[in-house]
Parts: sequence; structure tokens; C-alpha cells
Amino acid sequence: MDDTLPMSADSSTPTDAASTTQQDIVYGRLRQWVTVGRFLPGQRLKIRDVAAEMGVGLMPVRAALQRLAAEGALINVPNAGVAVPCMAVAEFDDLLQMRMLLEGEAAERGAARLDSLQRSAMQRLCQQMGDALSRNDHAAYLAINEDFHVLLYRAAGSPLLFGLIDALWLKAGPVSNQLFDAPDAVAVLNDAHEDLIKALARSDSAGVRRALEKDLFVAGQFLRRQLKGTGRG
Amino acid sequence: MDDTLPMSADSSTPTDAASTTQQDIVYGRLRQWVTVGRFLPGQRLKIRDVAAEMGVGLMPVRAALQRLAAEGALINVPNAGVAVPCMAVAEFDDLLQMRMLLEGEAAERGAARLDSLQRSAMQRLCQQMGDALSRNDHAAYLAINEDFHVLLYRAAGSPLLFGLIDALWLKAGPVSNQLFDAPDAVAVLNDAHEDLIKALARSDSAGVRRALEKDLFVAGQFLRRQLKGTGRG
DNA sequence: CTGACTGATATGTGATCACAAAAAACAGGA
DNA sequence: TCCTGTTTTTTGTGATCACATATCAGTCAG
Repeated sequence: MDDTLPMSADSSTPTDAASTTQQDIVYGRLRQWVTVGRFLPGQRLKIRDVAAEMGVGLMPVRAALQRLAAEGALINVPNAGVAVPCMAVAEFDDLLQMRMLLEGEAAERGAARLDSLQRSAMQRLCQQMGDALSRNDHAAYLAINEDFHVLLYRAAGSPLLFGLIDALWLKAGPVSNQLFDAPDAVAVLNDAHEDLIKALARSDSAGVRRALEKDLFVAGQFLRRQLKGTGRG
Repeated sequence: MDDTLPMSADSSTPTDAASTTQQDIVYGRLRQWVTVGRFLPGQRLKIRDVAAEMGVGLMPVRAALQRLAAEGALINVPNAGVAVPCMAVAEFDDLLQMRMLLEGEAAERGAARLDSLQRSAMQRLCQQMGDALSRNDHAAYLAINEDFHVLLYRAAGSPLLFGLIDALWLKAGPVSNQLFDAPDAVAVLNDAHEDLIKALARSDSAGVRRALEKDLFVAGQFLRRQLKGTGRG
């Protein structure tokens, strides 16, 4: 009746894909689809459609959608199911501000705790990002970029902070993939990363924080322009 | 199929109780039960038990529990349903640190945006808290304390920040109600609030932030002692 | 008397069905 | 032609049932 259990299981563990249960599989795929921008902002996700597309029953899809909605990746309209949120410019600015606060904090803490092996790994990732940009390989850039930030933030040693950042990433997902619609963005996208590596080499945690905030800010400004353009017709 | 809708509905709106749907009612009650400390840390919440106790079907309870788990109020153990998380001291410190960061930020921003009417309201609330403490009316103190903080944080003008803070409150709920087990806590609990009001009167936003961080810190130290005592057998 | 195995119970997960409400399609009148 | 009331369809919500698995009690060999 009231058995205790050995505390574990993060619940909102980021980047965990399939477990054993079916709704977790659906959740993982749906989450990836949202972050990769498969759905348009404002689009309604209908249980039966998703179920048919994935070839599973309605029940796992319902659970997965509710879970995504609870995490803020989707919004739950009163009696019309769930939809992918469409962000107004003010909300985008709010999100960017919070990301700068939380990710800046994580970067500063993480920079002070990285060992030399992790530092060289970050330097390598930064170089790989530059290569990917010069090849115009956007998918690779985004993947390495995620690894780069995850490595730094995990080093901060705060699971809670990392979870909050992950939640913000989920919210930012639907709009972040429009980054490369701005052709002049690729020229400066890696500058902040290189600044960050330099600050890291100086063991300048505050400098790492500033570089990361700059990284988010410049990318945010490109996205912001895209956002005002589309404006959710 | 792909209709857009007029973006609204916060999904994780705090303090929203009953909507129309049944699972929202269950969710609201369950959420309150968790925050008020009705369940012991580590306790498993079984669908059929909760359903029987509330006199509703299994389906709304299942959905509500999954939603709470997605928000981090409960933890989802792989194939054993959900349970109330039991916090280790390290996790508690992490939570406290994040609360100081986020609530400190919200306090500083909110202090700069409060109008005179809201400032006097906060002063009144502070006085009421002192009265409640002198009466040993713990329930009233906690209720007014929540209003006090909500008023300040909402003024910050960042729905996202407020939502994150609310999520942290939900995590802190199961342990926060042990505050008054420390008899010497009541003597100093309102000191930081009075400091905050003074800083507010000076329009000293940074001072408001410091006072709030002190508030969280001293309360956290009392709770921390309680936590080490119980230690989750 | 202890330990492992087996059966019974309980519990979460998923499927199918039924219902209510909202949206859409349609028909009729101004 | 446009507005309006009605009907039909769609869609989310909840109930009930079926199944797999984990937990626990009971039993028997050592």
C-alpha cells in the first residue's frame, strides 16, 4: 500500500528515447518531431491522426501528447486537444531572456568544473562546428552545437538546472530550426563559440558566461527577424 | 486537419483549479495534496486508490498523475507507476540554489515594476504575516506568504519565469510543510520580509533581491536540518 | 530453520467502445 | 448572394475490459 522505493528515475530526463513502454516511444518520436520543426506553429495535433501515422493505438498517443503539453512543448487548449504553440515576438524575447539567464549560469558553473579532457573535447566540437558551417551542413552543425552545450551544462553539476534548460529548449524547438533561413547568419554563428573556447582556455568563467550569452543573443536576433516576418498568418 | 488557433492557454498555469474536464479537477486536488504535504516522500500513488478516494474513474486519475509526473511534482518509476519523490540533501541544496537564482531574478525585476498600490499591498501582506506568526497561525502564514511572493514575481512581467518558479515550488512542496517543526524558526521567519519591504521603499531592487535570497536561505537552512533528521528511512 | 521456487494477487498499460461537445457542411430564406 | 439555423461529422474525454508484469504469500526441498 505505502511502500517506499529507492528514489531514482528523473521523469523528465532529456534525450532519453525509447524505454519499454509504448507511450514512451511515441513521446520520444513526437518530441523529436517537435524540436526538429516537423509541425507548424499553431497546428493542432489530433490524436487519431498521430496514432494512424505512427501505427499505434490511441491511448499511447493521448498520454504522450498530454505529457508534452504538461512539459510546455505543446499547449493544451481547453477542450480541443493540444496544439504546437505559436510564439509572439514578446514571448520569444521572454524565452531568450530566460535562456540567457539559465544557460549563462550553467555555462559559468560548468566552465569552472570542466577537466582538461572535457576542455579539449569542447575545443574539438567547436572546430567541428566551424567545419560543418563551411560545408553548409546545417544538420551536422545543429547536432554538434547541441553536444557542445550539453557537455558544458552537464558539467555544472545541477540536474535541476539542466532540466530547466532542457524544458526551454523544447519550447524554443519549433522556431529554432528557422535559423538557416537567414543566409547571413552562418558567417557569424561560430564566433561566440570561439570566444567561449578562448575564455575557457583562460579559465575565465565570467568570460565563458558572456560569450555564451552573446551566442544566444546573436542567434536570437536572427530568429527574431524571421519570427516577425512570418508573424503567424 | 491543420487549423491554427488563436494562441492562448498557458498549459502550466499555476493556481488554476477546476476547468471543465474531470482530469483537471483531479489534477488540481492532487496538486494541492502534494504541495500541502499530504503524502509522504517515497510513497507510491496508485491509480485505483486515488480513484477510489476521490470517487472518480481510473482514467482521469491516470491522466492527472502522468501530468504531475511530467511537471516533476511526482517521479515516474519505469514500470511501477508514479511516486512522491524523496529528496536527498544534495537535491535539496540544488533546489534551493535554483530557487534563489530564479526567485531572486523575479524579485529584482518585479521590484522595479511595482506601482505604489502594489507596494502598499505588499507592505500590508508583510504585516499580516507577522500577525499570523505571533498568533502561531501557520496555515495563514503560509497562505499570505504565497500571496506575497506571487504578487512580487508576477510584477516581473515574465510568464515564463513565473512558470519555472511555480514548477520549483511544486518540487519543494512535499518538504516545505515541515518548516514549523523547527520551533525556533518562527522568530526569524519574517525578518527577511521586513528587509525586503524596506528595500522596496528605497526603490532598491538589488536590495530586494538580496533580502529575498536571504529569506529563502534561512528558511532553507531550517528545512535542511529537518531533512537530515528524517533522512528517508 | 533457511532459502528458493511456485502460485496468487495487485497494478500499470493498452484496446475498444460510448458519449458529449465543437466544428464543419449543408440547406433554406431574405 | 449572403446570412442563419440545422444536421452531420469530427474529436477529445471517460468507462470498461483484457493482458503482461511485478510483488508478495505460501510451500517444499535441503
